[in-house]
Amino acid sequence: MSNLSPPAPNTMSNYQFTLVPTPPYSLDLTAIRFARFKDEIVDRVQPKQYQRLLSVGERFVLATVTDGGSITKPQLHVELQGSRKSNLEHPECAAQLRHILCTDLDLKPFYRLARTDEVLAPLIAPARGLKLPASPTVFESLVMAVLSQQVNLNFAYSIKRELVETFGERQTIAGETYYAFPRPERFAEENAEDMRRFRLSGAKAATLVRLGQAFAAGTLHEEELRRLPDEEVVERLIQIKGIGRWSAEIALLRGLARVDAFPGGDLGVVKYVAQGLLGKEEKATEADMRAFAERWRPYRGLALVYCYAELLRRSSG
DNA sequence: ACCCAGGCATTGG
DNA sequence: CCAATGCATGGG
Repeated sequence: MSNLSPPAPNTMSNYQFTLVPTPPYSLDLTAIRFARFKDEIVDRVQPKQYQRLLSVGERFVLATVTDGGSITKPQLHVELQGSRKSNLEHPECAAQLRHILCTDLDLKPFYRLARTDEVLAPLIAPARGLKLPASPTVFESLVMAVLSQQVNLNFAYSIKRELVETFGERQTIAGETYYAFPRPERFAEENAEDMRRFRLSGAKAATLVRLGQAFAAGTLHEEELRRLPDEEVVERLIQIKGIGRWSAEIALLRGLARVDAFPGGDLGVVKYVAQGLLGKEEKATEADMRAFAERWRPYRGLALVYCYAELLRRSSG
């Protein structure tokens, strides 16, 4: 970003504070998942920095988070920029960032479990301080799950970009354009047949509209879901046609940051984790993986995150 | 042409 | 309860 940009117009306000994550914590390791696909325009990741345009009520606030500490003494510097308004929204922004960046999770009990686990033990040292990054909303994680069903992820994320550019609010700050993830209401008012122009199957297009309607109408409610135990969240989400067990468990993991969420039928689990880390010859079955993962309770999801981090390290050097 | 890619709903044994 | 099938598109 250029520092020659004109000063922000006086309709903008600016607010700064510090977030102190529970150590150990690494912003780079935790946020890297957001940068896995090129042209990501919602979650912006650079070394030691994370940026996102947050939805706060009816407004939008650009959050810029910079890692100014170390893994053992983490300190996140946060700058908020947005339309002038009372400071009431700052606690809400801080809460969202703490959720997205998973600052408050205590990794110690997980590391204690991992020390005595043959598979996990070697994965911890190279990923020390990696936590569980999350979408701000269950809605967003469900949309991404639907886009990711049965297609390669580059394709899914290219559709995400088109949806965000079409339906997401945007804001230009210091000459740079930032996009918020679309609100449920935007999908709710769309015609499912029209949505197919985004290279979606009829079923997926209709599911996106249903998701928008469910959250817009309150059939599904973010705060309510947040209070429910894992299995009840899954039960609630699979009531939506087009959301199966896999998508619901992905939402638990990526939307609610539940550390025990375990998408046992995930291709990445039954194939890549099974073959790459567990030494299985063939593609395992979902039942195999669920049985195996019992030893990782109550951190089955976090264990998966460390598995994926390892596989990513191997494939990208 | 064919198969696979971080599934799901539907149908038929 | 398990197996087979169509769905949309893109890359190998």
